[in-house]
Amino acid sequence: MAQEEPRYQLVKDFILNGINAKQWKEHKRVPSENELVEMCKVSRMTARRALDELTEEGVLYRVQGRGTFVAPKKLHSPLLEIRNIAEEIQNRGSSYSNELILLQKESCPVHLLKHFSLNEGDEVYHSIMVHKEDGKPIQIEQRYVNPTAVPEYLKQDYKSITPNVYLSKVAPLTEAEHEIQAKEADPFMKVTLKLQELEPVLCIDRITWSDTTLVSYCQLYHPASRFSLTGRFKTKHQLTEL
Amino acid sequence: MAQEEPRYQLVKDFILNGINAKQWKEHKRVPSENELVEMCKVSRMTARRALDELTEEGVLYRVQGRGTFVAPKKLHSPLLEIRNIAEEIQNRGSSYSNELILLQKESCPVHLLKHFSLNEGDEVYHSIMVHKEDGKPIQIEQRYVNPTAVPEYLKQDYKSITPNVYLSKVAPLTEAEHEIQAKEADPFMKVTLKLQELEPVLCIDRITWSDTTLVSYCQLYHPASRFSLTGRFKTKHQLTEL
DNA sequence: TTTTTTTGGTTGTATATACAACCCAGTTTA
DNA sequence: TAAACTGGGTTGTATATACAACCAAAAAAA
Repeated sequence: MAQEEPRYQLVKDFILNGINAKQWKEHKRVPSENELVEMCKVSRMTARRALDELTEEGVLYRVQGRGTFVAPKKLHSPLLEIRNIAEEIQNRGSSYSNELILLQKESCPVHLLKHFSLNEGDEVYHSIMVHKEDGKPIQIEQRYVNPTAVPEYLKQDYKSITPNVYLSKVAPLTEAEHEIQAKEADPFMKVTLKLQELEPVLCIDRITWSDTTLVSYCQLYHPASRFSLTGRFKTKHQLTEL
Repeated sequence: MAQEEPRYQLVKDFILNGINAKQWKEHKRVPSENELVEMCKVSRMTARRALDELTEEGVLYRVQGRGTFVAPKKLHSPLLEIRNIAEEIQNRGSSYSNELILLQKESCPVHLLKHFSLNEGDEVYHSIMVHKEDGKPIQIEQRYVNPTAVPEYLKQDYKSITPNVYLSKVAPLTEAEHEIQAKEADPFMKVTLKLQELEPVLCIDRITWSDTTLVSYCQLYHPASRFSLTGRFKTKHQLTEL
């Protein structure tokens, strides 16, 4: 069991523990590469790799000639955490429950045919679920699942394990694409989420891949004004053109 | 001028050129580390760094024991394109115009002090602008700019060139962070964007950096229901837990 | 034929070393 | 006093080397 961790990971953990234990606070210096060499008994390149990766992950920032410092805390893509909604809710001391509205096989909606690389009439799995915090509905989840990638999707019991937790087990996520909109609520949403008149919903569309196969297309609806759900993320791609 | 590029960057460019020139196509192998050592006359560690970074950037993927391969092409964060709103509007055949509401120096709002690493009373540049499509307002842009990074910000003529285009010239973007919300509209927005009663706005907060210096904090407001603005982006972080 | 072993190639981790680039504070010099 | 220099510490880049982990195909054995 317990795969032996590489040594740079141990150094990373060493730093992360120090940060969590408030030993090193925001904008304060963490041990230099050479200090880590002595403290952790590794070579400088290994210590460096640990610091490099933590920098890449946004935990640290480095200034040539001065040192390596704890970066101000950023929420780490809470947009992604939204998915683990059960955990999220429990973490803030509420009780999580859900209601399964629909779980069936049906022919793929035309607007998703190209996404799933299917032909008209081919079937996909479709589920609709309402997630609740202390009994109050806070999210509608509609999901279309690729039956080839997840043949057992319909046979699960989603009382205890949410669809995305199950999916992540059978088809480990390698990529996700999101689209965010504020939308008018349709009648179903209004009733289900107990929205006020004209209250919009914040809609997150998410497409997920496992390697190169598309696993699921998912829409999440939140009452926008009541919860003011926020998603934060970083980009670090080709920003040259902006 | 022309800062000499590090050698690992040359190797990265070598690979990227090969991909662009269709020399290596999707899922095809690129030269191995040892081959790059000979082809580019660098050490293996340098070649490795180039491949590692391109992998991190999503350009390549690696399989231990087999080789390094060209990753399938993905959409490149169109959310970012929203910024070039003038171009966006012209591209869909409409006419772009804008109205400058405010452009001044003022003391930094307290909630931004930590972002800009400033002390109470220090000054920042502040601008508010309305972007219009065929005369109809479609976006309010409020922006706070770091005067150290962009000292000439107040002296520009923003009729012809939008703030973000100007900023991208004087302080090339290296990183951006976004936060997205659906919000109630305040009276100014209601009037300016000609919103209906209770119509929400989609708000995009964006913080941009040039290297390690924060350049600007920007808020973009769109009438959500009328335009149903969408932003799409990719994540490629720790997706293992989902 | 089928299974097992070997072998060569590739990526992954780790170390030791060297020098460049840079920052800052203390020292020297004008 | 003020400017210029210096030195020590830090990060950034680069090389050479070694071995582990892994894969695929070839070779050997059953």
